[in-house]
Amino acid sequence: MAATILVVEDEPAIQELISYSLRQAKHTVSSTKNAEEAMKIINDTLPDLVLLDWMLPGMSGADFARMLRRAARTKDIPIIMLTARADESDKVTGLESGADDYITKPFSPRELLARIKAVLRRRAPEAADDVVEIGGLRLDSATHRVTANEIEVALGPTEFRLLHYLMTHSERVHSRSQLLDQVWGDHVFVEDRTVDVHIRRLRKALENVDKDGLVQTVRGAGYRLSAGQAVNAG
Amino acid sequence: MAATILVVEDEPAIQELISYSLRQAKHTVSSTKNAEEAMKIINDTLPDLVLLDWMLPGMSGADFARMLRRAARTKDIPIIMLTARADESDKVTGLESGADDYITKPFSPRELLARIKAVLRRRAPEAADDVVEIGGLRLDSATHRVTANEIEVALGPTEFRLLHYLMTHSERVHSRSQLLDQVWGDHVFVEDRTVDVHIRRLRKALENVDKDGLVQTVRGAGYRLSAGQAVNAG
DNA sequence: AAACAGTATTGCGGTTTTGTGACATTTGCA
DNA sequence: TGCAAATGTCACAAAACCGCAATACTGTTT
Repeated sequence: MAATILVVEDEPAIQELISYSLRQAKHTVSSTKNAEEAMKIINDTLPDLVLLDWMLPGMSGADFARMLRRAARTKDIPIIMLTARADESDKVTGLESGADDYITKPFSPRELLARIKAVLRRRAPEAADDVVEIGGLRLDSATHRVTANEIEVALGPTEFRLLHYLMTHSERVHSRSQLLDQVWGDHVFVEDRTVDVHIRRLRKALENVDKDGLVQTVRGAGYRLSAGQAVNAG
Repeated sequence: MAATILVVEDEPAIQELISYSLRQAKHTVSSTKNAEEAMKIINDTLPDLVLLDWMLPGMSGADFARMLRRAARTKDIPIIMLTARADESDKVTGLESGADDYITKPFSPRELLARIKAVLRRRAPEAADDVVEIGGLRLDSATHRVTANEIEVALGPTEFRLLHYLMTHSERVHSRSQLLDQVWGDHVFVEDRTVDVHIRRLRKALENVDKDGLVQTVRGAGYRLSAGQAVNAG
């Protein structure tokens, strides 16, 4: 599943527990105690999900959530609120402020992970822990393996992410910029043409199992991964 | 990418640098030193994006941003804040005031351009996934594919755009100049006759799936895409 | 039927977009 | 510290695409 998760929680014990659980589940975790610092982190790189304590020193969790929802860049980040109170009115305010889900302390790591998975699945198909199979090519994000006819394909990290994204969003054309946003991250400054090079590396790796035809170029538009062979009526 | 960008920055040196970089990148730049004047310019013509210094004489950048967000006419203009301080509290206020992104001085022209690009891209809703189908011909803009009876038709970028336009405005005659405006772009210096050539290429590609009859010539008027037969009243 | 005006076709030079291999750095790790 | 894998850029080659103009058609008008 491997997502990047930002935890904003001021109680050290809970912070610790959460971070540990998340890391166990192979997530990448960054954490802070307050909204201000969280903003700084987010400004640098966008996480896949934010775990947000309801009660925070300084700016409250609800306000922070609202703020994230307001800014264009952050408005689509999934947010899960953590709260100590099982008070109904909090729940309402929490969801109203734009949270995707809500979890009441005390909670089990198991429950937390389940909710995270659910939210991620809803928001970003490629972050969920799945096995994708298209055109005889199989990618298992849990074991981090790509195979075709039982033969394993060796891929570098970037090529893996690229293929993963393409497979979870197949049949659709993605421009180079879109791929950069989605695969590299939105605040990474890399040339558009770099995508070409990685597409090339990906294709080269797929040649070994005769699946390089899946990655198609759409001139003037970008790239597409498709099981349907590019039929040239002509 | 060529966008119209308004730069609001009071330091002449930085102003200069920014304007130069933006012009290099083919953007149209207008600039002022303060919010009041910026407002005047915006009243006149709406820019595609505003680069806004955080510290301004008179009305502050944050206040100006909030103001832009409040007015209906300007509330969707993307805003990127410029700030000298890497102070988190600024960051918070900056984003809270509704900026789309945030960049800290000193920054490289390269980074600035990248962020502008990212913001503009985020704003422009990627061409909606529309699927048009007429007379057995199917065009899917998300996958960038044209098919008839499951057979794919290979088209170049221009032919694709041309067909897309005709399909989304079918049963209507379009003069060559209209097509040039709509498909090629507003003021592109291209001969009317060139349309003929692309119509020809389009028809040729459609011949392979026996759909070339859809593209009809209306003598003295232009072209039309229609599912109905070209009737010979005789 | 001849002159005309509008349209179809085609070949071609020049551009733009992609593909590819090489190279310099960076990163992680032994 | 030194090595190997991974990455981003570049420069050049290859391919696809564009627009134009010259030429061949077609239907209209006189």
